[in-house]
Amino acid sequence: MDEATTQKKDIILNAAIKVFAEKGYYSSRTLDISNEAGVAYGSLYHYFRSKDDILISIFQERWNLLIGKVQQAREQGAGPEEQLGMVIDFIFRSYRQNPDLLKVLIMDVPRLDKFYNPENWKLYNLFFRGLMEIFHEGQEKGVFAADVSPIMATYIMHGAVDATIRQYVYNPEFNKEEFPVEEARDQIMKVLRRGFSKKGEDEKS
Amino acid sequence: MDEATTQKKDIILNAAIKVFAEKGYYSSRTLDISNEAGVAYGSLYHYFRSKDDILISIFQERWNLLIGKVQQAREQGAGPEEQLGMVIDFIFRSYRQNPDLLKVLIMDVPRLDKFYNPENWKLYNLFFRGLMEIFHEGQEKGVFAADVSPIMATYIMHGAVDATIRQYVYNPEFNKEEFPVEEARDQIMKVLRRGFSKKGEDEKS
DNA sequence: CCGTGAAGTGACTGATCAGTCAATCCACAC
DNA sequence: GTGTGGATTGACTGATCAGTCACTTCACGG
Repeated sequence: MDEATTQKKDIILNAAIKVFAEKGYYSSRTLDISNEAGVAYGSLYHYFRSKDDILISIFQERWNLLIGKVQQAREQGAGPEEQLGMVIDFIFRSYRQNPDLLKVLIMDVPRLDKFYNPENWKLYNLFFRGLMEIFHEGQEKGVFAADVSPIMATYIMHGAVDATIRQYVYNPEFNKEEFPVEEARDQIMKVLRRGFSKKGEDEKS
Repeated sequence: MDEATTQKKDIILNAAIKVFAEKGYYSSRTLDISNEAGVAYGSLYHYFRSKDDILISIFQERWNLLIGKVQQAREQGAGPEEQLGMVIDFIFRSYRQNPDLLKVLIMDVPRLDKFYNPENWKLYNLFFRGLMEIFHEGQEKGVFAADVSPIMATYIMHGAVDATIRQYVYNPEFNKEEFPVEEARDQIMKVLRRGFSKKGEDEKS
C-alpha cells in the first residue's frame, strides 16, 4: 500500500470518526462520510469493502496504538503503579485530543455484530493481556495485593476509565469545566492504587 | 391501564429483550419481536408507539427497579459499605437471572439517540444520585476517604461492574465456569472497599 | 342478541440507503 | 503521443423494513 493510498484512507477514516461520533454508526449515512471527507461517494468503496469495514478499520488502527502504548509503558515505566498510570494517562489524553474517536471506540465499535470475529477478539484482548502482565508483575514484586486476580483488576481499571469517559462524552448534566479530565484521571488512579495495593490486603476481607 | 394490557405489554417487552440481546437493536426486526411474543405484527403498534418506544420502555421499567433497590439498600443496609455491596449484588443477581436484559441495558439502550432526552437522563441519573448519597454518608461517617469525590466514586463503581458484566456477556475467551459471577462480585467489592476506604487515605498520594 | 369499541390481524407501502457499475480522468512508462 | 491500469465519479438499483390501515374478531353491557 503506497503512501498516497494510506493518506487517502486516513482522510476517510477521520471523516468517518467525526460522522459516527455525531450521529452514531447506524444513523450515519455513507454519503455523509464521503461528503465530510471531500471524496466521491464511490471512492469509499474503492478504499474500503463496506461501511462495516470502515468502522472495523478505525478500531484496528487505533487499538494498535493503544497496545503499543501499553508496551511502551511496560518498558519505560519505573514500577507497576507508574506503568498503569501511563496507560490511564494515555487514554485520557487521547480523549482530550480527539473525543470523537473515543466516543466511537467506546460506543459504536463494541455494538457492531461483525466486530466480534476471532481476529478482532485477539487484538482486543492483547490490550487486556498487557495490562494483566503489569498486574501480575506488580503482585510478584509485592506492590499489588495477591488476592485480586489480574484479570479482574484489568476489567475494573478498564471499566472505571471507560465509564468516566462515557460521562464526559454523553452526560449533559456532567460539568466538564468544573471537573477537568486531569482531575478525573488523578482520582481514578488514586482509588485504583489504594484498591490494588498490597498494603490494603490485610484489611477486613 | 388494566391488568390484561399490562400483561400483554410485558410479554412483548420480554420478547423484545430476547430478540435485542440476540441480534442487537438495529439488526432486530419488529417482525422478529412479534413472532417471539406470539402476537400479530400490528399488535406491537397497538401497545407501543414505535420500535424505539419498546426499547425505551424496557429501560424505564427495569431501571426503576434498580433505583428502588438502591433506595432499599440505603434503608436496610447496616453501613455504607454494606449498602454498596447490596447494590452490586443486586446487579450481578440480575445478570444471573436474566443475562439478556443486562445485555440490552448495557449495550443497546445507551446507543439509541432517542434515549437521550431529559426525562430519561433524569431517571438515569437518579441511580447515580442514590449511589452518591451512599458515598457521601460514608465520608461523613469516616468510613470512606474524604479525598475521593462521590461522583467519581460512583462512576468507578458503575464502570467496574459494567465492564465485568460486559466480559461475561461478550467475551468468548472469558471462562465463565472457572470464574463465576459471585467470585467476580466479591473481587470487585474487595477492590472498591480498599480503594474507597478511609484507611488508605494517608498512603502516598 | 344487538351495538359498540377495544383488541388483534397481516398485507401493503413509501422511504431509505448500502453497494454497484459504466464511464471518465489521470499519472506515468515506454 | 500513445497505451495501461489505477483512481475517481455519482446516478442508479434492488432489497429492506418500520409503520399504516382497512378489516375482522371479541368481550361485554344493556
